[in-house]
Amino acid sequence: MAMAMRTAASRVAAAGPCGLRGLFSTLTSTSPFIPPPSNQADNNRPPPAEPSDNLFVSGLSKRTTTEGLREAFAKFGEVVDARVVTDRTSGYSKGFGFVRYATLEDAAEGIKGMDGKFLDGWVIFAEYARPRQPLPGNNAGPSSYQPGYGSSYGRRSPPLLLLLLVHY
DNA sequence: CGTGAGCGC
Repeated sequence: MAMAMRTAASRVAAAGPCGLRGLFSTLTSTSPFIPPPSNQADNNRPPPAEPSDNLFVSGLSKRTTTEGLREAFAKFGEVVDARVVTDRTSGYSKGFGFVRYATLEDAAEGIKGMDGKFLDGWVIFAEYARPRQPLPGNNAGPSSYQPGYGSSYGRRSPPLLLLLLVHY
């Protein structure tokens, strides 16, 4: 691959202190930025979730399909399931999807490999997905374990009959 | 609205 190694152009050759101005500005560090105080109600939704084998990919193009998502993320790990969320009524993509890897390390590699990268001309964002709400189906017994944000390993997916329609 | 933040059947 073309290693676009960034040359050391960011080396600032400004070694000479501009008289007393630099020293003075260092002492009187006037912060023009408003220091954000501790916000007390914004801790309800931290953007990154806990590490999981499931990834939430956003910023997808409308042209990106499930196969494209799978093919793009399969280069960094074994993709067990990939899905681009499409609207039921229109059928078009909502612009985000989910990628489930086989292991957690594959998911981490997938994030480090695809987060901030381009896919179909759009910068995508890959992060850990939050556990989906308990899917209504065969929920036998009231002992419905809510995984929450803890380590919910041993979660077996039921046999899914997936139909892949190659439509052009 | 396929208008670009977000969490899926």
